[in-house]
Amino acid sequence: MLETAENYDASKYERPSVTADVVILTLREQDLQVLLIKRARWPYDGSWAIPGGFVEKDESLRQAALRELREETGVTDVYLEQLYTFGDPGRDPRTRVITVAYLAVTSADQIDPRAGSDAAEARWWSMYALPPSLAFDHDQILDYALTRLRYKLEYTAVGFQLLPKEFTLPELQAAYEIILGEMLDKGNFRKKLARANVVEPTGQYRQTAGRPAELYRYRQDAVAETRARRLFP
Amino acid sequence: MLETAENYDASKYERPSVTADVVILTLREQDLQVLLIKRARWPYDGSWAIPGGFVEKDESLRQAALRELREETGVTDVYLEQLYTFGDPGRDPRTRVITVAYLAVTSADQIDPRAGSDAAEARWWSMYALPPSLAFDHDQILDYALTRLRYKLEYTAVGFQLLPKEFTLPELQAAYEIILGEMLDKGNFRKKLARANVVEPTGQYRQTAGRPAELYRYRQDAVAETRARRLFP
DNA sequence: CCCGAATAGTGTGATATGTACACCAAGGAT
DNA sequence: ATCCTTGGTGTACATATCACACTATTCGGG
Repeated sequence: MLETAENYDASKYERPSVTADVVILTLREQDLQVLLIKRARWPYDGSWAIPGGFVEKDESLRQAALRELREETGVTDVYLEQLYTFGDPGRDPRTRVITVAYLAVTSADQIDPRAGSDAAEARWWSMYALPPSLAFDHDQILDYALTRLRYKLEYTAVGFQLLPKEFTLPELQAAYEIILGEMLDKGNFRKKLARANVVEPTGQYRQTAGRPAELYRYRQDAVAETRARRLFP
Repeated sequence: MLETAENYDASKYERPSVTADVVILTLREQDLQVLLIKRARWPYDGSWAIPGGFVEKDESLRQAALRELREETGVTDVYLEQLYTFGDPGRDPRTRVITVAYLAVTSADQIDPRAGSDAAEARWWSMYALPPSLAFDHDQILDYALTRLRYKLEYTAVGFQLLPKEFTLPELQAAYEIILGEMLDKGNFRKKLARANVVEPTGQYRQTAGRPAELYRYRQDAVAETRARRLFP
């Protein structure tokens, strides 16, 4: 019998469960922080985990991620990209579960964390001081997310998603230093920024303990991404 | 009742079918080519598609990809990385199918294409002259693969996976030009290569229609990847 | 007023990298 | 010998990176 949409038997092949998990990163308290939820139910009840949930029948993977994001933060208008898909056979004690991990990047003033239906509570954690034992393989997912963000800093304007609409250059530099985990030379940072032509001054200043700092904003006409000019590692 | 491994009901949530598809890229006939199979059965019977298959119960996604790779090429010892996961609801007429796409990069002298159990035939196609209508959303997957390969050329040594163990510098340059789809200056190319310190001369030469060309090989102690020194796009 | 502290902002020199173009080297054929 | 084909090298200019030094602006205290 020829297969058609009417008589196709999907159970002929293994069908795992599929979740979309969202690593939500932001800058808060001079720190790069991720939103984690405390799981309320087995498996890993009481453990901290990346928010996520099963992909529904008629939604794309991205839509699933956005749904989870809205459930955990109340917003969806943030930078979101697919990270990686984790699918080792034993990663979830319930059954075979494949997780499509996403990375959301946002500024702290944009979101209001709340615990979704499957979580006891939600909390911000420093990416540099995570809970001792995360659920599932979520430590690997977080590691992957940080690596991806650092990598993306080099070529794209993603870093600006972590900042409010207006920021000073020392604030921008501090953000980069926090994410990269290293100190940057102020003069060189400013020079690279000027050369990139992705920010413009607002004309306003912010009071500081010393000299007032000029406020900048991300340029709407800035290039979002660039290509390198190298050919080898 | 508390959930445990014994009484967990996986059917509580939607369970899509999951496939691992492998984009196998190589350099043949002065061309960047991809191995495609002609589908033997519905859906898209008679259409060319990326080799792939359903992920089995006790294998990881990577193992599934390697199994498919071995089935289509006879080898598994090639460069393989996960590309992206495609999961739009209507992408497969059979049922809900999520595809974890992988990229395999290999030299042409390493593999022997054969049609797996679900294909009428296997054939190399130029990435620059693909069949008019590919199955599923495989045109998008191929597009993604080419973009990834080009991107990886800049920072990693992946390009060398496409070449035989020994190669001349004009051959290496031609490979880069084919992949990038642009001409490169020979002197500048050689200078960048020398600076990268990733190849070493073998001491042997290859006869050409003109001056003999020195043979090189990829250095085993070469760095596999590098970080840029940029901070903005 | 001056000074020091705190913070913001700028300049210089050495080195590395990118780009375009010109030229030299080594073989084969005539 | 010359010409063609292919391989290999050098130069000048522009741009980018890095380390370090220095200037600018506010505030508070003596």
